[in-house]
Amino acid sequence: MPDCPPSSANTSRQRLWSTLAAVPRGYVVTYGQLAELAGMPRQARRVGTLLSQLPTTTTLPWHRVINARGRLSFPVGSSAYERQCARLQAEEIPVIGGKIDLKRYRWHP
DNA sequence: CTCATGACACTTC
DNA sequence: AGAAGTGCCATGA
Repeated sequence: MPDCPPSSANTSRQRLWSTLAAVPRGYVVTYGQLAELAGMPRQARRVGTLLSQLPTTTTLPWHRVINARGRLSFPVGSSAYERQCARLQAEEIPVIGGKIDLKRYRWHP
């Protein structure tokens, strides 16, 4: 019996999803911050990798995750960039000059 | 096991 | 302010 599955990878993924789901509308978090909140400090890159595996049909607020510089981690002009940008502005998060004011919009749990 | 990759972060120049 | 180099760490070939 499969008792406790040794793959904690699944667990950390779940934690990431629930943590992400907790990010309130109108606010954003950075990859590193989200990683830490999800209990996997210094694994910002992993967060990005996991988000990239998210199905396009997800209801999770993936667009509220931006990098530590306050910018979207997609090449400017790409469709992904445009989608995220639109979603953010739809929740009144201004994206000025391609960047977001973390001072004002970063989520503080 | 080693090497390359990636929706990142941090320090320095 | 922006670019470049370095560090981190799980994953998959």
